[in-house]
Amino acid sequence: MASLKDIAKECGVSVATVSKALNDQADISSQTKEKVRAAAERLGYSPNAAAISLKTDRTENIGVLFVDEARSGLTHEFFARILDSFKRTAEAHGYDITFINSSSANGSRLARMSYLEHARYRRFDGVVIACVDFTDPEVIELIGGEIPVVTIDHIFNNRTAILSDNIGGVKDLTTYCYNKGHRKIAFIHGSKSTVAQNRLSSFYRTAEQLGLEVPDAYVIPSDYRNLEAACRATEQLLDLPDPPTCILYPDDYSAFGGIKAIRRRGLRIPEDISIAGFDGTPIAEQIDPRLTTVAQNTEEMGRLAAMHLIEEIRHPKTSLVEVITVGTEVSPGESVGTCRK
Amino acid sequence: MASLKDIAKECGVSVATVSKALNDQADISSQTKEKVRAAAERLGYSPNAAAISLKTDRTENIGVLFVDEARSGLTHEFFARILDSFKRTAEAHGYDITFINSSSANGSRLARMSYLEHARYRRFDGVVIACVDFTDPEVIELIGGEIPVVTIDHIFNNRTAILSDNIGGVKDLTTYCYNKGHRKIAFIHGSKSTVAQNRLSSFYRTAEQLGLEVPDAYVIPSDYRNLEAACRATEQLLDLPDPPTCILYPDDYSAFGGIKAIRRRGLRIPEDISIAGFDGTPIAEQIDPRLTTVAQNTEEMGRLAAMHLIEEIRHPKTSLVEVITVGTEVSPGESVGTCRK
DNA sequence: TTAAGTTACGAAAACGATTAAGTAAAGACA
DNA sequence: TGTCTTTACTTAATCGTTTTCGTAACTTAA
Repeated sequence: MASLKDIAKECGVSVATVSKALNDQADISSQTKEKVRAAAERLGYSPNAAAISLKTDRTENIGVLFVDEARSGLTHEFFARILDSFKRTAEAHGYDITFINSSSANGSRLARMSYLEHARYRRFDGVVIACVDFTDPEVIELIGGEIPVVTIDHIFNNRTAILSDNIGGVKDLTTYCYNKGHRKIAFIHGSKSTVAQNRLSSFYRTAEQLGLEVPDAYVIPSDYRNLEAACRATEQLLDLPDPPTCILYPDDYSAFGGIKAIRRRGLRIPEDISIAGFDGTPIAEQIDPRLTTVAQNTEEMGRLAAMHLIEEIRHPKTSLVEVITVGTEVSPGESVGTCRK
Repeated sequence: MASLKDIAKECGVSVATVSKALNDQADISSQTKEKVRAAAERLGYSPNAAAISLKTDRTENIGVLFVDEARSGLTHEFFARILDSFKRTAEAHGYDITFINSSSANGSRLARMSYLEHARYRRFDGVVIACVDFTDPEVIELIGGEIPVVTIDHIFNNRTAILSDNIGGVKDLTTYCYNKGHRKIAFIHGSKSTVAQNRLSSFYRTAEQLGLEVPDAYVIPSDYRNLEAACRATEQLLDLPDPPTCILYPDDYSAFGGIKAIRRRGLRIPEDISIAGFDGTPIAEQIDPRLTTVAQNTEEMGRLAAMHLIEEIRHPKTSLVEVITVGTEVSPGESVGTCRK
């Protein structure tokens, strides 16, 4: 592939002149610029990102760490949507996106590199982290490294974080159900993560504020995106002597499990029992009945994550470490009905 | 960040020795290797991918082109699953994954680069293409370039392609419905792409082989993943004087649109009418009734794409241009019932 | 003892760019 | 006329590696 040297030879000028001409610098005459550009075109010149980044110490490349359990996280609808938005924003600002991984590829260079080592090896200008186990030592090492980092849905010491307003979301949803007349609201929740903790706390707090009683049997730990578990939890709730009139699920996907369990009993939604999800996935609007859920603004989350990361990359001196909350909104749907009991 | 030079200084040896020591070459004594490795560790040395690739002319990086209409393709469940599998395979073999884009970021280096220019700029060792408009001149330029390419779900001149067996899938599905007693089968299909063409042809051919009559009114062009369109097409079919007993949809997502339209009329699935999707998305197994569909082996498609691309990268002389078909399988579900009419 | 072979390292070029500093030529000005 | 600017380049160093070709020092074999 043609290099600056080839163009220089072709035009009878120095490599420096070619470089400056192609970068449209002021101290090159327009005739020379034209001549150089023509030669570059003719020879099929392509700049070499490796050479440029070696010289400039910038790669214009952002590392992405998205790891679902045993998977890459791409098949996780919620995070895929955030990543999609992140990617579009980053690209609009001239950054490429490369995945970080700590594969133990045998023999290869990447073998046995930790996340941080990998990020350093590629000299990423910045890194975005989401959907990972934040207690993983490798993740902690990466966050503690010298590379600009933005985390999504998790707050870490001294790092900018983009959070969905889970607390407000649960509060609004619970209140919404309350206003529909429900007094027996059950809460099936994810576990382990901070997000799950916050949602649970918000549920309890809101219930308290509304003067709702929440029997322990109404609160069941489950998992995100685990349809089977949601199904079982739902059955458990329906079997109670005093079953709830409304069930809140950890996410829309889990709500499908609930629908399954409920229909199996011959109960109707929302006439006999109400349910609500969380996330606002497109499919939630399309099922019958339309799922009542909390829409998370994934578009905005991805965009803000990218904007803040780029800000930190470009202006490390003046950029602030911030915790940014992105608002959520109750999407009414039809699965929560008026309760008259 | 520490470089080989720093280690060399620290150890009192030459840069060449350090390089060879870290690469575990034969002509360095084990004492020296140990000394060098210790110093590297102490100084926090990290190899520089840019310098290595500049020197070796390999980046160990694969470009990915996945562009959905106006989006990046990440939110496209089917392709996300393929990409996920591709990524895991590539990483296991020491390759990183970077997205290709032709953003018109203002002012940045990537501004106004075509896909091929972008791929050259990053010096990708290879490229995988899926989910794009294959008539796009930029895509054609990329495929015609000098970089190893594997395409997914599309055959292009002289390039290895990984295809799902759409023809066999439609044939098997149609036959499955026929065996359930259905003689009036409607086919709502995607348009424009070769995949859509092949599926349609396969439907007609299979119908002919089975001796089925297919009125023109039973075949309705729609779009992939367009719930609204599927909904309308379904209503159109139900309004026919002689409506079908079974409707095949372009994908699982579209089938949701069908379910909606059918339920709105108070009809039951599969008692009153049967439906089937295509793809085999996880959600299809979870809805009620479980959707009859054609499962595409996304895991295998991604894996094969990666394996073949890597083979072509590593052994350009001996690698063959192949068209590889990945088998599909009818996933019975419950949405196609026995037809007694 | 000497020639040949082995071991362990170093020197230097090269990859493809950027950029600070230097310089020749032309024009401006007193 | 001589000096000062400006213009339009060139020189050369540098980024962090890899890799070829030397070359000492030591070993082995005859």
